[in-house]
Amino acid sequence: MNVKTLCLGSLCLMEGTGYDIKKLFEQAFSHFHSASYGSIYPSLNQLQQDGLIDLRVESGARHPDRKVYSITAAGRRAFIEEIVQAEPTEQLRSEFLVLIFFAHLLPTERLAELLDQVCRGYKEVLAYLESLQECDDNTAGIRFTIGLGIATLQAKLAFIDSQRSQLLEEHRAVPRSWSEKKS
Amino acid sequence: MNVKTLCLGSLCLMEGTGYDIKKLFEQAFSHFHSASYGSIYPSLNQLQQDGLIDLRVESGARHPDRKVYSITAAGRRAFIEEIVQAEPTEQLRSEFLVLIFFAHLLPTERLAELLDQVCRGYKEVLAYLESLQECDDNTAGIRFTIGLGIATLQAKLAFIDSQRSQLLEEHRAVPRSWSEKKS
DNA sequence: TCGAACATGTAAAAGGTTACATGATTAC
DNA sequence: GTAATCATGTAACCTTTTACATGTTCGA
Repeated sequence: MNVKTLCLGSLCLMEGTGYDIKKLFEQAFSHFHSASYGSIYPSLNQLQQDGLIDLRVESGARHPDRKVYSITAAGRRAFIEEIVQAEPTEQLRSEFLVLIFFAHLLPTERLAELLDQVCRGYKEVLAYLESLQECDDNTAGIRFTIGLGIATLQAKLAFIDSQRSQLLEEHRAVPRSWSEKKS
Repeated sequence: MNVKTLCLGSLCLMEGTGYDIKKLFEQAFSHFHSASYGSIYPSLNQLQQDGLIDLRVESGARHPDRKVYSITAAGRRAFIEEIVQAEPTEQLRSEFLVLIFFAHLLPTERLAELLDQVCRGYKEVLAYLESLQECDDNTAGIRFTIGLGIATLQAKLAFIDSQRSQLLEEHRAVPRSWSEKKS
């Protein structure tokens, strides 16, 4: 699933500008997909050329004229076709886990700092997802994605909390393999 | 963190061939990073040219001669430097959650199938991680990454299990918005 | 008045996957 | 004999990010 398809999906929910879609990626989609302007704007241009979305330009006092896109019948069909046949894949790319995997090459202080940093990040996202839960206009599907995000984060936080001191103790106990070859 | 750096890290653990490193990605790294031969082999060539790894060719009966790489002192220093300053970022790209987000555009049967498919996948990975836990030569860091993976998967499975029937019921109750514009 | 939010875009570079190409060895 | 595993590599393609470029409007 690429950014182009996600833009099409966004416009199935609401009409809006590239800027609006970027906000959707930063908010509702934030815990399972990201995208930059550099991929959103070209996607919208292509979708329009393909007749999958319509464009309405709002001129006015505003300067880079607002380009408001909306889904066409063909676009809606194309999006549904795409998601009906899509496989439910998942891919995590975690530098955090890479770092923990190679923890024996890090100083203990840095390891402790990493755990703290990650927990702070998780807690922020958790608070954010909890705030999203308040919205009344969420569909059942949206509530499910938020709930799964929350459950996952809570489990990660609980695990880290329960293992943190043991990891650090064992780490300290191993005679500094991280510096064994230092000059 | 790119594949090149991960290859360097792999060779901090053991010497080996590109093929060996690919297996590491499929096994130990599997739940937090992936890489194909098309990125591993060019990375190794570059690392060797940069003097960060050494090459020993094992000729013999075998035909594409085995190229066994090993880390150099400079390579080890470079890897440590890289991980000491790296930020513990994480990025999930989940088509599964995209699909659930747009569940109202799917037939109920497909939604049910998706949930089952994902759960089967999670259970497989879970069983695999549990098998990795048996190894005695895991460092504390490695055990931590496995444990975190297991805890996460268990939480996801528990969440899906607890919400599945409610999601499907609500989905069925909404008068098929997924087909409202169908010809 | 000053910073945040609104608003659009492009070009180059980075990073990676997929598909192709090849063939020996080993275990069943 | 035959399938899985071992083993290496390239080239084309795809997708996305990053950095640049520009300027307005609105609220504090």
